[in-house]
Amino acid sequence: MTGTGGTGPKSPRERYRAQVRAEIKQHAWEQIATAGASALSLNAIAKRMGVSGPALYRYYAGRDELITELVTDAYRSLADTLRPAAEQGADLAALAHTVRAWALADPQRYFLVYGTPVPGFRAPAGTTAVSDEIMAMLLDACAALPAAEPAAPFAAHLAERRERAGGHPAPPAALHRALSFWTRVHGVLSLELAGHFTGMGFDPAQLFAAELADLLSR
Amino acid sequence: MTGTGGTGPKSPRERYRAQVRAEIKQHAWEQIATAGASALSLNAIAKRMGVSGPALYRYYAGRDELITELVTDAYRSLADTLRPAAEQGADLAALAHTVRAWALADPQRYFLVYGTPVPGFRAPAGTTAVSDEIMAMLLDACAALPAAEPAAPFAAHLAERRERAGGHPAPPAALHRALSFWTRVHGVLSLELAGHFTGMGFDPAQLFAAELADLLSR
DNA sequence: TCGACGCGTTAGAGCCTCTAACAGAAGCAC
DNA sequence: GTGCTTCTGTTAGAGGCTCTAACGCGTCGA
Repeated sequence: MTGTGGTGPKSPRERYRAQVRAEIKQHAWEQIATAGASALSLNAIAKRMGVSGPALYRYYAGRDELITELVTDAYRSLADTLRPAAEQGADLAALAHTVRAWALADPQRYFLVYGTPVPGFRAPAGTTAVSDEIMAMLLDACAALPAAEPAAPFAAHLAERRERAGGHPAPPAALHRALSFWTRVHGVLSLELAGHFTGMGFDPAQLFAAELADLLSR
Repeated sequence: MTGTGGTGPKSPRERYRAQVRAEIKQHAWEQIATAGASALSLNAIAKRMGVSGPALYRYYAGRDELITELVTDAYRSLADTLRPAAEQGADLAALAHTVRAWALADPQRYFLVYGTPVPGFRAPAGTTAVSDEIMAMLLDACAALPAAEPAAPFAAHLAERRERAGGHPAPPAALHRALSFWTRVHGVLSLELAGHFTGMGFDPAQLFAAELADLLSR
């Protein structure tokens, strides 16, 4: 699942600690997948692990820290899923289907990243780097396209603001395309995963494919 | 806010009861707007109303019933906001801006309808009628367009499935357009309200306008 | 006027998060 | 190997939440 990071475990205590933290997270994922993030309970996890409640506070400072780590893990998981495809020069269609497969594999993980935000609490610090990497992969795929777009008003707006904001090394037209791709993929996926298409008598995959085809035909 | 329904209050007790229920809901909306739906607490509302905890259980069977009513109210609020515009024959652009204004006025209300679903718990019974009305307004606006689309694969898919599913009285092309409109508007709005565009150095309103223009140019 | 109903109260069970104080085991230096 | 230190898990408990039960009391309606 998670690739071995740069920091290798050294002492046996750190080894054990990392293992217990991973076990806690695994139980947390199971709990989230079945009951949603709002129902996540450290106490319930402890009970399932055959350990008594406050023991988990040795490994996570609190419920918020655990959820925060789950969010960043979910973000990283998406980037890790996209990276191999992007490195092999996948086009936007392949990227779209990769995102969709990732979302369908665990809807609550998707919503952990792109779902309802809690007003106070956002952007777990390590997130922006991963977000930037995802955006960079999208931009690469967009820059590889013909891009015969005449200067649209939004592209002009992007060009105007680009100097002020953090540097995107892509032309405004590619950035526009990447943003449109992102919002449209999210639009279909979010409504599909939330069940807003159930009972409407069509296949969400077909709508997704149609949106993608329309997006690519521009 | 909520139009006077068909059932007028009769006895003074029912009058009082309806008033207290409305007051509870108002406090609930304030609490949700500032802390999100997951932080909604009947106890906190009671404290704010200067009343003791379990008193509120005379008016709502529990937290779930209150939230369910808030969800249906939010749904109805969107339909009520859209209806005047739709009745005056507003086009898709006007509808889109109406939806956006409604969403920006209270993001948490938007997420109550279109945000992260709780796995077990969905579709509060009176919701499908409101959802159908919203879809009908969209379909009317879409049917009024030129619609010179040649039979796309997704429209064919819709035509094929249409007989089996509940009757949509609109041609497949219009339904396709309505679905695309819905998903694209939601895609931009959801990401904007969740704050995924902050720090990217562009105006979300411009992206929304660009998406809308692209959608209408089809 | 008087009965019945509805309202708000407190008490309490059971869940949760999280802190504090304590006992035991494992690692590490010597 | 011995002993110190550090980390681990334990129980106790405070304070919050949802929700039920049992109890006075006021008000509505006949």
